[in-house]
Amino acid sequence: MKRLDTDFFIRDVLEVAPDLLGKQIHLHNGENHRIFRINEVEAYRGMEDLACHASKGKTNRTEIMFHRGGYIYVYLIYGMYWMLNFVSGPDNIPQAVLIRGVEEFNGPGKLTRAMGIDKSYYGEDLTTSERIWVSDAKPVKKYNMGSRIGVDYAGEIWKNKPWRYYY
DNA sequence: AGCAAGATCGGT
DNA sequence: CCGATCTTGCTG
Repeated sequence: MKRLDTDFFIRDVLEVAPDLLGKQIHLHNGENHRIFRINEVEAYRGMEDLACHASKGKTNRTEIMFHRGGYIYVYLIYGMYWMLNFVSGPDNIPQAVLIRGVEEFNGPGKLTRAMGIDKSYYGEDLTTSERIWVSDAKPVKKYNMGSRIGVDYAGEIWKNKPWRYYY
């Protein structure tokens, strides 16, 4: 169970996102060690992608997306739900993969609640962290693609990109 | 300082 | 379809 390293995450988000399907998120909190297999993700790609938070430029919240892949981007939505994202791509190309589902829980807000993900994970480095990382696994050959959920505000071009991957 | 919007979810 | 709930970023 090899930990995914920076070489995995610094690739383009359209490669990283589907490659994350089937990979396992490890959570190590004290004596508890839990593992969740990713089964649904979405890609958010650069400043031109109007669905991507980074399209509004670099702010306190989006700053982490401008780093090289491997960091965690966490934010609160609707005052209630933490969204878990993995930064991808090289420095200064803001990209992230939203973790939408794992086998035990469907829905990005439900899985973070179950996993105990909150603001304290913002900026955590998946390639070195002691409490969260992702391990390699056989690629999922057959998966589905579709438009991203909840991004109607992004306009026709971007809301219709088939950048949601699931199996 | 005030305000509008939001990568959701669960209940009508 | 609608409300909950609160941080963020923009405007003044």
